[in-house]
Amino acid sequence: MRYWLMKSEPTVFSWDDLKQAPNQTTCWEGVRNYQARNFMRDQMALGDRVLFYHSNAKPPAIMGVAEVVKTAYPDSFAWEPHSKYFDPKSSPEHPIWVMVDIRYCHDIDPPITLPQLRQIAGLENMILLRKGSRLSVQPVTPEEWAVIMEVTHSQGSC
DNA sequence: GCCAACGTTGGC
DNA sequence: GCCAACGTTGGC
Repeated sequence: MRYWLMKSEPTVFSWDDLKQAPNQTTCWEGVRNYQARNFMRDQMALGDRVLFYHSNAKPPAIMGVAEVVKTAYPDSFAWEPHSKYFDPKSSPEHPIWVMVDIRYCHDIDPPITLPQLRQIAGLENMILLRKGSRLSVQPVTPEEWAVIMEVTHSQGSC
């Protein structure tokens, strides 16, 4: 099992939105970066754990844990002309972008804010914390995951 | 609102 | 293939 971090702007899709979604599950459409896509397409497996991160939030924070319940499949939003994720280069015959489905697992309560993350020993090399890092889907090492789970005392089964 | 960092586009 | 211009991300 691998570990990931996925960013979402809460004004677009929030942690609460996930909790209130049918089956507490959502498709993760709209990834339009090749590196992020390749992680989803090539490496994400059923049961992988995901840190759900609020970007462009006050404060930015890790809100909870989700799990991958469906592996990569074509992102059909890319060929919806009225979607903000429309990409004319993609088509049903030749999809470019993929999405996965994730399901709510448990809260991280309280959320771990970005300033707090920067102070936690063992997370110095987290991709999220690197200067200029913008990857919206990124791997988290088992060691980083363990540190974060240690810091939050929230637990829950998926 | 600002702006640094990054990714993409397109002319050459 | 180079690289300048541009658009986006996302913290502050």
